Amino acid sequence: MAPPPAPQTMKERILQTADKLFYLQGIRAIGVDTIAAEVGISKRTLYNHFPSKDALIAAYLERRFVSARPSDKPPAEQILATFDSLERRFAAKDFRGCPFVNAVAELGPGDRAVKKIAIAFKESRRLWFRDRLTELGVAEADALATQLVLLVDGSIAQDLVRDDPAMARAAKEAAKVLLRNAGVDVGEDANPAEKRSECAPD
Amino acid sequence: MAPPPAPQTMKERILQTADKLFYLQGIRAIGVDTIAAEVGISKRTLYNHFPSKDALIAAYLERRFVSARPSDKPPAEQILATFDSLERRFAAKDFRGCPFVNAVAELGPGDRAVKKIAIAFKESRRLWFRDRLTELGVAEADALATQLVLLVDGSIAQDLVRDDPAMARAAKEAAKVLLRNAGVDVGEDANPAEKRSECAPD
DNA sequence: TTTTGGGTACACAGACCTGTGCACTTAGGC
DNA sequence: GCCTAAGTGCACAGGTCTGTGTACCCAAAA
Repeated sequence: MAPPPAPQTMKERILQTADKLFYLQGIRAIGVDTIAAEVGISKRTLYNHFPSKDALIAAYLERRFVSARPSDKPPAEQILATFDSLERRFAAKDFRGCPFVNAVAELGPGDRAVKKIAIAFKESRRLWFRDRLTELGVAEADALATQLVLLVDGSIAQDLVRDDPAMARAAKEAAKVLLRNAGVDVGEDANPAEKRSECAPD
Repeated sequence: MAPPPAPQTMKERILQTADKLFYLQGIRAIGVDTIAAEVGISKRTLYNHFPSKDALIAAYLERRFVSARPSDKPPAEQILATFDSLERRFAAKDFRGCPFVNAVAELGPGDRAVKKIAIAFKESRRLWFRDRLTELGVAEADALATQLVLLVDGSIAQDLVRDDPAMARAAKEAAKVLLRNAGVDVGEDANPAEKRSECAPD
């Protein structure tokens, strides 16, 4: 028996709507009345599921904190695929930066809870890179992982203000250079400058 | 006694206070009453100098848009010095990310004016890098300049959530690799690894 | 049938926000 | 002395926000 009339629990319906509105419009810009109206429920019901807006914000961010799915592709490909997926997300018109960075920027330095989960998220991404690099046998996996997340977050910030998916491609090219410099094989050399003269077929 | 109590014009005093509060606490988090109280003037006076809060926000961002001062140091040094100055700013406890990125994140996609000035700022920084790279004779100055701003913005975003000035150092190391890869001399090689085998395929 | 849990509708308190109106004061220039 | 400009103090309109209180409805379980 499939449950077609109630596809999700009430809590999940609220969270889905909150996610859409918080992320696209901003946490401070959206009131609980707006969320309740969009879900089609009364504000009282919303407060029966979440004790406060802060709790809803926390749940929103926790729901955004999804771990990367494991992949069986080679680690180097996985790393570079990150930037391809980033480019796809940039191209979507409902992309509006990193929800964690945005939340920290919006809620200010006072909100310890938000900052905590944002730090945890950023570190989890960094560790993902580091694990892939370790698999590749890179010596300075930790330092290089940090540099890669800089490229990720940099392209996200740039795309947020410029709406330019090419930022993801630029980040990918930079990542290739960093990886190659660390001894990782990342396929053909993307730098067609003067250092190659004989074995470069167009 | 000369004029120690009124060192600047009223408009400038308002802007200084607005800058401090907007930047540290967030634009949406600070009301005009708070700014007026902190300056020590009446709200009426504030509105006599700025027709609306939006105008004050615009003036705040425009005042933040200062061009980099010209320097007579070698271009490569100038580029790397950018990251040193970034690290110093990260270490200061009153650093809270890029005001332009924060404003775009806070005010949402609806605010065209804010987005416009943010784009102009980001592009001006990118062009500064590009000019230095052109001076260095780098072929792909444009693409490399984009990659460098990714490192800058990435380290800013990371420091915003992690409060870790080491992000600036990581960005600097990555920048060195990118520059060296483009043929720029950036001093001693920070990577003493095994890449010495120039013509030996593994 | 009765109870009970979840949802609704709606009003409201209390706070904060932007922006305006108005009468008053104060200081400098003529 | 007089006039003007700038600022003050304060109230207030009209809006939004979070969060609560209350009375009601309805369906399913006991």
